[in-house]
Amino acid sequence: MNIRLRHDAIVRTLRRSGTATVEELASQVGASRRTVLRDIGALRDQGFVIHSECGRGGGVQLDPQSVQTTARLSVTEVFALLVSVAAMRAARSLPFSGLADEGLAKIEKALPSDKVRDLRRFLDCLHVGQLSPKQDISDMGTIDPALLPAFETAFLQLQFLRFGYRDAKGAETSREVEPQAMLILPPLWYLVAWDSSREEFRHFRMDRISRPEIVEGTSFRRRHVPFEDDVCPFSELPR
Amino acid sequence: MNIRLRHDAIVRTLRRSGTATVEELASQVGASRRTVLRDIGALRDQGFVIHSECGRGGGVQLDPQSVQTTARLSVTEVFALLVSVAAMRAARSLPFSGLADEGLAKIEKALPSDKVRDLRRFLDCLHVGQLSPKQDISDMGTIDPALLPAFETAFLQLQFLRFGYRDAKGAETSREVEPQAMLILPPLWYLVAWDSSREEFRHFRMDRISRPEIVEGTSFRRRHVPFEDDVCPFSELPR
DNA sequence: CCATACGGTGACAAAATTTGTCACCGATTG
DNA sequence: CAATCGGTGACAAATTTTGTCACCGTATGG
Repeated sequence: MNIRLRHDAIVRTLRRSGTATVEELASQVGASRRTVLRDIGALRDQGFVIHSECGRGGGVQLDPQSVQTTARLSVTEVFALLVSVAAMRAARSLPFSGLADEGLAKIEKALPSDKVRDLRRFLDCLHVGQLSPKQDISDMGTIDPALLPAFETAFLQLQFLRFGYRDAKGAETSREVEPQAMLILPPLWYLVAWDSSREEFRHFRMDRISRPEIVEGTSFRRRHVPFEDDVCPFSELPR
Repeated sequence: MNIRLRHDAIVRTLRRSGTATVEELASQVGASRRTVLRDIGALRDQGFVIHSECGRGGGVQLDPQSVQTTARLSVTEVFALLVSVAAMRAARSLPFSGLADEGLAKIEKALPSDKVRDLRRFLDCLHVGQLSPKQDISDMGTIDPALLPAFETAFLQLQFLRFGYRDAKGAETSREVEPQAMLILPPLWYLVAWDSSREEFRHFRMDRISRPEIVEGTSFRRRHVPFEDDVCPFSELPR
């Protein structure tokens, strides 16, 4: 059995039974006493608070006050998923719907396949920039929810987006672009779009965009969005 | 270098450079050509669509149309996080806020520590039941958002909750309990609460709860909620 | 006090997995 | 044709994980 699966199994067993001896856990997961003890050490390293008692009636026990559910989450993708789900929810104002299962695998089985594709496409459009450790999370910034339906459609249907854009000098222009990605560099949000007339990528501050609408009957293909670094510290973004 | 980290590195490199030869990738991640080829195979198994071309100017390339961001997500915890964030968002109606970074680790560094504790506590209160593969995700069911503020407070502050409950026969009673968990068995939502007068756990259908309010000046401790199975197939729930 | 049950640690070899090397295939390009 | 490049199989080397064993400390019941 895989080490990760075994960790999961141990946590589940502890969560279910409340307390168990190492021996019991070992036979439960099909590993040796030593291995289970090593696993418990690893889980503690990961942030699980596991109490233990020696002697008769002793055993190990998950602290019901403590983490349990959150340890071991650390991937970029999780956050992208979070933001996108949040975005979709905000756009559709369907509280609590659109979620199902204990893992994306099962989510995908349960979803109609076209919705899986939509979800994936939307995820691909979201990039989140660096956040300084001191920065409060509530500084993430927001964008006008009224903008979202048009954006969502444009991203998912791969249709051109037309909108008014007010540049740094206050001059208002009309744009028609291929929306390729959204970039979040708290507290600013950017639309990363391919300008097909200029044949290059452009970055638009979301808060300067007005009256977005999809251009009916158009369509485009996804492109490789060039990111300078892992987490996209763009050198020249509109300020 | 860890295998998982290497996979990430390969994906990042491909996403950044668009296309690369296996040799380049190998020197980039500090592994042999063979290993990188094996990794690419593994990534393909995980759902990444990776094109390749032989001959001069060839190389491998991530399909920009395809998954990229979502592969490799499959933990219970992710979903718990999703639902809870959704719940908190619905409760507070703060679209797009409250999220930050590419990993929970960084999120936690960015968050004031008391908010981390809140998030963890909330996560611990959420359990999602089995969903049949055929079930559409939109059948998840909803609960009245108006209920949420009181619930959130009760969970986070560990205060007693008082509410009116209409049982299966339609009889209305008033309850005062310790909210210990929320259980989602689509399309029904349950509150799992400790009834301290009866000294036992009770399950309340969320849609039969009315006028929830926290009982000021009270507090309780978290308990081990007994779940029969991994994903809580309760035998006797109110229907 | 003793025996027993239990968590915890170190050492070390056995087992499993991952990795590198090499040899070789097929496709593409100039 | 030669060079470049992805892809595969085989097998040994390297690394990681696991099991065994010996032993410590503590709690509990008799």
